[in-house]
Amino acid sequence: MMAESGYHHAQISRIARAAGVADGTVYLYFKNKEDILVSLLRQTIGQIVEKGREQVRSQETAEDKLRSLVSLYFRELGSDWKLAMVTQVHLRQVDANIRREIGNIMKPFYNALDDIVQQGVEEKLFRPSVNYRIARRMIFGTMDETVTAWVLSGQKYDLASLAEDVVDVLLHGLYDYPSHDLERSAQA
Amino acid sequence: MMAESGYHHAQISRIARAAGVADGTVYLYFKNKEDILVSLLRQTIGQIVEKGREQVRSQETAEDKLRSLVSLYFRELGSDWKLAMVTQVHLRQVDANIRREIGNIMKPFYNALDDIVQQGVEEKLFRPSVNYRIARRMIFGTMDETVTAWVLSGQKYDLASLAEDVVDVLLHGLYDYPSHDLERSAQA
Amino acid sequence: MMAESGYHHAQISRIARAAGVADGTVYLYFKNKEDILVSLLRQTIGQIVEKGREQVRSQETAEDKLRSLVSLYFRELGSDWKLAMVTQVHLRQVDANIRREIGNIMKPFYNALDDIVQQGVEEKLFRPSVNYRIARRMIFGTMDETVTAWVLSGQKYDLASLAEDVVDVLLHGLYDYPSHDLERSAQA
Amino acid sequence: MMAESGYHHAQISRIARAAGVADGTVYLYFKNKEDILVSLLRQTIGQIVEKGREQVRSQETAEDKLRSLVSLYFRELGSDWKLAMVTQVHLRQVDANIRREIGNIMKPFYNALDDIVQQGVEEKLFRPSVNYRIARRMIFGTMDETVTAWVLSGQKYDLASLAEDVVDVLLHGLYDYPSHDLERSAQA
DNA sequence: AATGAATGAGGCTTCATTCAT
DNA sequence: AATGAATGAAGCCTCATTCAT
Repeated sequence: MMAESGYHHAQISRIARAAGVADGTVYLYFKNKEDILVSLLRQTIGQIVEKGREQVRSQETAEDKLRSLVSLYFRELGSDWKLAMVTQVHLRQVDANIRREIGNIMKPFYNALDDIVQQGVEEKLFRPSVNYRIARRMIFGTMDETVTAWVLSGQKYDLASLAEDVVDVLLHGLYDYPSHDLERSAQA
Repeated sequence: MMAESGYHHAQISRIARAAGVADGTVYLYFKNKEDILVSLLRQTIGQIVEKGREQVRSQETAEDKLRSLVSLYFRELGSDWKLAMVTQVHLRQVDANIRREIGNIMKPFYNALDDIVQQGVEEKLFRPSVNYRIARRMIFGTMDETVTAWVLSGQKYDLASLAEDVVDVLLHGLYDYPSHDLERSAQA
Repeated sequence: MMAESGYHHAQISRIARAAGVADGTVYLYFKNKEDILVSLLRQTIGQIVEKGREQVRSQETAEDKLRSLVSLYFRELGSDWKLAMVTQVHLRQVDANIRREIGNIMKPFYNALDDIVQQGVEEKLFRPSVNYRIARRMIFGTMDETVTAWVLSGQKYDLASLAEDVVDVLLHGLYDYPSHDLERSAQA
Repeated sequence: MMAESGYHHAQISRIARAAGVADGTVYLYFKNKEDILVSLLRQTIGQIVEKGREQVRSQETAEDKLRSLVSLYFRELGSDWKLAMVTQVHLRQVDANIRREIGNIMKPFYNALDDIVQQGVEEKLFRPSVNYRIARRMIFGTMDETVTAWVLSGQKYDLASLAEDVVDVLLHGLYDYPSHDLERSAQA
């Protein structure tokens, strides 16, 4: 039996074609494949963090800041399918070395999330017992899963419009708190 | 031609060596690399779902069921680093066609999550307004991000022991609900 | 105007084809292109030096040793056109790093030449004023030029049969010494 | 696409930069890379042969003519490192077709060497039995090896100053002729 | 059933050459 | 005449897959 049909993700060729240039042209602007992906992510995350800082500054509460950041993230990726493909699909197809570098690039974004959580705790809006790292992973994991699902679905719906509901569930969790807790309070 | 050095494959060779068989032997049991990874995932998720069903059946509330499932997931992946590498790293390095297939495999797991959410809502433990799909993405996204972080960290800590805190934040969200809402209730 | 017709020296492909194997097969035995060429030269020169040592040991005078070594060199390369092509053509097409390595590989051969010259001087057969390095370069340069000319000619004649005449001119130089010097002696 | 880094060619770009012009400009004056190298060699060898003819004409004996030509060759290449790099390194990195052309270019130089040898024989200075072709290869091979060694050494010494010793060994060969032959004469 | 040497398609990258400015 | 960004053919190398043993 012959080989099924070869490879399916000619990366550089695909990226070049997506950019409307020849393969070699890519190397006028980037050192190598790693540089392409890392540069692209750095710039993307950098821009989102940058814009995020501004928008966040104009918000009072941690709640509004989170809403603002999630909304921005979904808007940015939701308006650029190719970019989303790169961050959600291509960037995952890289070796361990690059993943470490990706971790570094994401740090400012993670920090922004941590700051929001911390502020929320300080202003007594978020639970004081919350584990920052776990909270951050919930926030980012939920955003990431949402964007990936959107990308793999073929972008059949509007990503940005999900922000409100996503933030809602992140803030409230699954519990039907008020009644639940009031009941418990009542029992106490 | 005279031999001088060996040779090293990255993926199939590694998988074969891990299984203690020769490269070619793998193809007696699997159609191709995609089949290996997909079969592995199918079996893994299948087992977790299977075990999950039993454990879940022995739990009363949606809350306990969720706790049980997250705990199981972390325990299974946390005790098998190679498996976690496959699900969190190698399985992401595949093309869109396979990702669709992966989606199918994950469906029972997603369904289990959906069932739990639905039950929670029915027993008035979870908020009636919750968007099932978004809730499921929050749960799975958080679990996935947690496991990935653990894999990339080099498994420097015990994954299973995070289950409690993760479930806690999924259920309660970020809000400091009791005081927060009691205040609000008081204001009303 | 389009590119003239592409490249003309597909090296690895050519080497692989010459060896009757596929391109990838080469990499089962060699680390990379440099390793192929360097290994080949190392083995070739190594064998010649090895054989040379034996043959040289069975010769009394420096003159006979030189004759023996040149003869061996021409016989070895003259009987293997592909090998000669590699040493005289392909091995020159490499970057500075490899050339340094080539220098190291050739050292035993150069040393053998130096030893012969030194012995010749000691047994008062060769001129005491001879500069070893220059003598060695004359010997090797002449051999090299002879082999290269043979390779580029398309091996239209027998290389080995030139050894006698080449050694003769190396030993005697261009001068018609006896008459020349006898005249000079006479004049003195 | 946003620029970020420059780009570096190895050969044509290097040549162009060395000439102080842009890459494309080179193609206004030369047909292609082969044409550049061949033209450069043609001009270089042409000049050396030209100058050589003059200098040679002012010399009486074949011996002085050889000395003059070797000296000129070493002076020309020894005073222009880039040129020597081209003749000793870059020009060897070309395919068989070009090497034939290079052979044609070198012909006048080889002829000049042949003429000197022939004259030497005629004036009974050089041995009548000398094989012209082999003698020429010895002369050129020794010169070439000397220049190459100088180039690869990083030009750590003065090439021109080696001419005297090189010619000396070419003329006298390795034998300690006078004593050697006088002995032999005496024995006769 | 098992092996592993051999294969070759296709990935990344370089660089001689072109062409719009 | 000159430029240099863009091109794309072809180089090196990897690795999923095959097949003779």
